Amino acid sequence: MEGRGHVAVRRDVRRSLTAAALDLFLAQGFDETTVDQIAEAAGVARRTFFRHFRVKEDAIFPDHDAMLREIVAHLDSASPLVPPLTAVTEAALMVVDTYAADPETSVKRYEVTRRVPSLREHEIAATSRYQRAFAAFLNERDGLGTPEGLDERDGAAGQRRLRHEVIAAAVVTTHNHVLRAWLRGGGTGDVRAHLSEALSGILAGLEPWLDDRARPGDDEDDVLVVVTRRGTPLWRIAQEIEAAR
Amino acid sequence: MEGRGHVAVRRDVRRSLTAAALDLFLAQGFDETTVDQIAEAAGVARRTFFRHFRVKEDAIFPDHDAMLREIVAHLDSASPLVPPLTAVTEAALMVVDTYAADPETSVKRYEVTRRVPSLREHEIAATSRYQRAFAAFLNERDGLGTPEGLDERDGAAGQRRLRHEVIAAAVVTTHNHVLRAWLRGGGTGDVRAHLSEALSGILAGLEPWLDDRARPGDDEDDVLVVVTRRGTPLWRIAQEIEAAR
DNA sequence: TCTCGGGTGGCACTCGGTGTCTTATAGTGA
DNA sequence: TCACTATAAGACACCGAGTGCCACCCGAGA
Repeated sequence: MEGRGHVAVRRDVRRSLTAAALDLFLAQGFDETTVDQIAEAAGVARRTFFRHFRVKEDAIFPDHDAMLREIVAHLDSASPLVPPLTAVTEAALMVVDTYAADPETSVKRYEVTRRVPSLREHEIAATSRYQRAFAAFLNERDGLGTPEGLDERDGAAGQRRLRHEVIAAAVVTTHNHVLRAWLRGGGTGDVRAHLSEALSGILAGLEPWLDDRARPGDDEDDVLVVVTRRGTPLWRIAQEIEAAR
Repeated sequence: MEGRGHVAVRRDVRRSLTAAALDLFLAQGFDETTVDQIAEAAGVARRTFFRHFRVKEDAIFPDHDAMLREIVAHLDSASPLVPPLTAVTEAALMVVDTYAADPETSVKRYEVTRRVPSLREHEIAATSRYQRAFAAFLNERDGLGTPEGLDERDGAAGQRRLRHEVIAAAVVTTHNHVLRAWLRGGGTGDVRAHLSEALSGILAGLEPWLDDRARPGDDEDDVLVVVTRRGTPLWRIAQEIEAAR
């Protein structure tokens, strides 16, 4: 057991710092809370804070670095038999699971993050790294190496890369959407199930999109008949008419 | 003429600060460059730098705040006759146009941004604001108000919102993809055309998916039939339809 | 000439973040 | 039980980003 005690203590320090930071941020705001106060509340020295967190913002977030490494490891070790979108879905579920593991903290964190621009940016940056990892994985699975040969501007490979990036963005967007809804709801209910359902809905719709298809044509006549429902937005009717003539 | 001289000078100061910052960042790195050095190179006081830019990172970016305001204004003032995805496409083209307006600076900025995490995060945060604006616009166009009635978890409206967010993410992702390729290529060629083409490719595939299903109030059989002649101006048809419901 | 207002310079101050040295503590081998 | 070592933590000094405040300059009127 390689230093079990050490690690345990380290974890405790980190957790008490996180708890102290979260409470202080909630009570008196992010900018109004100094690192000194957090350290004091956690009973450690100021310098120790920065041994556990790179920047002040990191204090209240889950360990995105570690999570990202896990995600990448999961994707890299995924069997070539499992469809790429399934692997990515599993990865997204892994992420949401860490939030679900401690709903109360997650909700508190959400409350703070919602109000502090600096924290929002930090979170956005974190999720964008997941998105990057997903896109890279999809490219790899499609036989497109990461190097991205400097000038494939309009090539078919570029098109596929773009679509993979869009898929990755869709997955991350869906994850964030479901997660935010869960957090707004106070962290009650099965996020994992919700995300699983939402993702399969989105990806099932997107999968056929990977194969192009054309639009249906219409008969032509001198008179144009448009049948639509009341409540249909004008622009849609306009579009239909434009397409028909 | 409300202080023309003042504004002109102010613009000049800002531009010279940007130029100085970009050159210094390229020459000796972002972290290794102090605001003092930038200010000195631009021939102004350190304090003046922070009158033009909120943070050091802002110095080399285009004015995203102003651009975002323009985008929102464009979307808000878009005719109800133009399809939402077209309006969003136009907005994305507006953004890429500002980069295309000064390719050399854009490429330099890209070189720096690529290497400095702090700058990357800043840029990601900026683009995410565009994404937000796009999604909000699509929701509005679909009759979904911004308030987001606290618990629509699984409702059809929630599904619509999610899809709009995915579309917005797809647009921004495509924008970034095309822009990055252009920047990597040294800023040569017609980005606007590339983006326009890429977006129409992506959105043409995504549009049927967006309209697919999960449409609230879909089973109303309140049908509207419009009969008209080909060549009738759209606005007249629109008028007729509006009057009929 | 006086005044008013916006842009600027100068200055002091707080605080986030880092480098570095020292200290405490837990595990290891004799 | 006693050093020995590695790792975490404390103490301290330092840099630089960002802010508040006051004084200054200068063009536009009254």
